[in-house]
Amino acid sequence: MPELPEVEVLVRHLAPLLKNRTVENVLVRRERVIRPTRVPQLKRKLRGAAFRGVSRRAKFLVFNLASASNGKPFSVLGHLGMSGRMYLLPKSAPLAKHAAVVLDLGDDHFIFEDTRYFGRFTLDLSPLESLGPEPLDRSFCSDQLAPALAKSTQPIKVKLLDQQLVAGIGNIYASEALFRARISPKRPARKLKPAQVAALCHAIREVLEEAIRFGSTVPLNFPGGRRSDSLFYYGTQPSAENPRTYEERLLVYDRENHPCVNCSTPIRRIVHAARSTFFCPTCQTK
DNA sequence: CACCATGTTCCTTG
DNA sequence: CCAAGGAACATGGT
Repeated sequence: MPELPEVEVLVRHLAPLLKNRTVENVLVRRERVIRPTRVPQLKRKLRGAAFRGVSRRAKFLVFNLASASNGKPFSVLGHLGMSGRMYLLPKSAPLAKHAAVVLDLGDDHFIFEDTRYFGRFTLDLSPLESLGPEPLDRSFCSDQLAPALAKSTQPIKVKLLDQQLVAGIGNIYASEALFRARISPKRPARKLKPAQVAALCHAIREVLEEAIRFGSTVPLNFPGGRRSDSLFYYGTQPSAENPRTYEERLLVYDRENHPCVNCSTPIRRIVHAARSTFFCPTCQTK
């Protein structure tokens, strides 16, 4: 599920559902997802605590709660990893096979399910410290990227995945943003011209905003065990006002050999740092 | 069986 | 100290 737009859509979905709900109990079925927090510590902190809000930073979900003992605020940091999902279900529903953490909210369970267990649900907030700028902030512009790019010899596609450069872009939207900015993914970061850096910033913002806009039009109540056949858990059902599925909105990602929407040249796939990159060799020239 | 997968961190090498 | 590359993490789909 997990790049910035998917997390943003999930946060907007969860926030009203969790607000003012009290955690009655905590079940940790996979200790690795709460690390370095330990089970007793998490239970002590969460039992009786009430959700006050949910926000997002990069690909992280930040759950804000008020402690049961003294009402003091504290946060839990969530991350979906590669395969994480978070949702509420009535307590009567059977638990998914890979439900890693389950919060008893009274009538419902809040479930963090994660098949591959790369995700997190932890009291350790330190991963937030090293993140770069939020690409959707008003202040985000090429002034913030240019100095860092000027120092890097890495291909721009690889550099875009660096969460210290910009926080929240993943493998899908890196390819999509470069296509929209007509920049070759292979181009060394320091070789981008100022106009290209500006175009890239614009493309990043557009591609992320569009993904949020389309994702947010679709309901998000997905219990575990389904939809394993699609990239995302929303936007995959065509509707009257949105006849294209979400995946079809991706112009290059996972479209090797499909014709480019601009020029019909077959989209190519290359591998950078062990990850797939998709681009149009005609539109995205060096 | 082989290969691929939306992410992050750790280790090694230069 | 830093940049860069690759493996590791764990499971499932094709």
